[in-house]
Amino acid sequence: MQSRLTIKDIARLSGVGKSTVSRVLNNESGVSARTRERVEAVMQQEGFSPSRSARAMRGQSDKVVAIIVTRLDSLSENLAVQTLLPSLYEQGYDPIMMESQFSPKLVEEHLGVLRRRHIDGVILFGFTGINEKILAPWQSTLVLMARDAKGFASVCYDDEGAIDILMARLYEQGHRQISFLGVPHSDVTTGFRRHQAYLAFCKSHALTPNFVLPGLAMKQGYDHVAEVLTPETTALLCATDTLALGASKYLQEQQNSALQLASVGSTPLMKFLHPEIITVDPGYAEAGRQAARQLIGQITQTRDLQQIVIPGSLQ
Amino acid sequence: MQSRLTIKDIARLSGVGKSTVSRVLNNESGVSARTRERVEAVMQQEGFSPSRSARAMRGQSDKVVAIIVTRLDSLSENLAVQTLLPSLYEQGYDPIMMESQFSPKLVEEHLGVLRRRHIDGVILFGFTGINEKILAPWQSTLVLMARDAKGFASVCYDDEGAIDILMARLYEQGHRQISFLGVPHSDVTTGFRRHQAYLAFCKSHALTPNFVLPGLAMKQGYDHVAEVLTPETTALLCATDTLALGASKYLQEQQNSALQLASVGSTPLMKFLHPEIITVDPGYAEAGRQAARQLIGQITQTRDLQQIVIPGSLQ
DNA sequence: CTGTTAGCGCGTTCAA
DNA sequence: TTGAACGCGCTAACAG
Repeated sequence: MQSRLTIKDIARLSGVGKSTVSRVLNNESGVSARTRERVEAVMQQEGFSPSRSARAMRGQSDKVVAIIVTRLDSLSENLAVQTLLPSLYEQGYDPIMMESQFSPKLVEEHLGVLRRRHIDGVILFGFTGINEKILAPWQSTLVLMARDAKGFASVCYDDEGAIDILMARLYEQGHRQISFLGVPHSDVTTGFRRHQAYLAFCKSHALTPNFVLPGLAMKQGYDHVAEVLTPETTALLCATDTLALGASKYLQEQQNSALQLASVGSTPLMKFLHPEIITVDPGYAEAGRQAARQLIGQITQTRDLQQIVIPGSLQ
Repeated sequence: MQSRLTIKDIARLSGVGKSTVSRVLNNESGVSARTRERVEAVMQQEGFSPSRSARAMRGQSDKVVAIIVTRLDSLSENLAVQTLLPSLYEQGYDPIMMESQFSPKLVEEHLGVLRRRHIDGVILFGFTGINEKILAPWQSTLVLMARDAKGFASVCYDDEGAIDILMARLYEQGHRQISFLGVPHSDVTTGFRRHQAYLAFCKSHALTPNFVLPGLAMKQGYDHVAEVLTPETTALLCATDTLALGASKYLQEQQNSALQLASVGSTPLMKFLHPEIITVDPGYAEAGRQAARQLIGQITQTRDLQQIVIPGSLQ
């Protein structure tokens, strides 16, 4: 480009020394108001912006963080990232994006790239199968999303709370035969915790549980929903909106519109295609905000590792 | 972090001068095989990786590019980005992501940030309303996606071709009353071009056009599809998969399953929810690859501005 | 072929 | 309050 001005140029143009310009740049004290003003005017006028690489070299941080999502087209992660990005930019951090595709191996490769790149921090959307040993070197500069792990900062959704809210709502509407479509326990949060919460509610309200845990994919919801439908079933709770979408498709095909559906995850697509489904927003937006805050806090050493849980809300 | 080794250290450890290390690092000629091996061994062993900021300062490029998508949850853009990212990483470029939300103002702000950041290049997913004057400073380091503009490199989809393929298919299936659900002409590619191609096909095959151009949103497809349905209509062509999704929902609600739908855009979601819809894949993946190639080519001065058109393919 | 020297743009002493 | 000098890690120009 042409942006070849340096602090030296600014110094010359405003008739001061380079260090004074540096001081103004960093809002350091010890510069007379008059001088400061003059320098700032010149900088403004020349459209000066300091070289990132040069500052990075002197200091340590080049203010770049990475966001590793499982999939770019994950509806829920998108909602979190959507607030994450502005939050990071606000603080002068540039987020670079990577996709893990649910592959621990890819995560490892990505982290390798990031290490060589001397990145400042990582926000990692968790999934089943990640080896925590790989994450160990990042303990102090990593925020885990949608998952928690000992010794790591994390931002999680309130899995139990979300299920509770939905079950309570269904119960309140009079439903007593509520089936559950979920995810295997190998997935601790979306799988195990949500299922447990379902079972707990059933137990405390004397309901008979009826569930199946096929997996995360839409097609799995479609393929397996029939297994939990009895003639008495009046409601179906889905662990994720993706599963709900799959189940809905099946029910539509079966002309079954009597069943009340409910699911965790309140994405725009969901709300448009199936407004009749009762949903809980796990707080994706808030999760993004918190994650940014947490990560930057860690990087700047002003915040210790926290395990944050975002409360969900009925939509 | 701990990765505090510098080329000086490597030089000392392998008993050579720093410039030799530098030469090895950059694969420059003029280093004896033996020396090179020795240095490489030490680097390997110590897990050395050069400081990006330092190299960036010496050279010019810090090998960071930006990708500005309209929305993180755009299904089509996601598919392009999904191949874009690996292509960029492969060449050692780090992509930072931004979201324009279809707001020209936001694009302008983002470009401002990027200018101050001395970014190497930008991949911008185009939309209606972007002021080309704002883009002017980026002419040589910008690749426009899904849109073309004089003096800018671009990667476009073959709008006319895609519509042609779909229309030909429908025609071949015997359909003679084909309605069109599209986007206003203010959108040059998705709007104007696709509509024109529809009209052209109708004309050349003596079909009576019947269309409405509400917009890009799913809800607009839902709300306006009824306007182009006559008792004689046997097929409906949608300019985008999003519109098709909206239209499908309406048709489902009306219990109308006789109508054959077709649309541009073959996203996984679409294929799952409505496999019965005939689709053309505009070549999102290929577009991502090409865009990366084009941008890096421009940055490294080995490629001049090109307007690339990706051919679509019936799915 | 290889080591030495001189900066790149900036922050950080240290005198003035 | 300010400026001059030094060095960050690296590449480039110049010796040897």
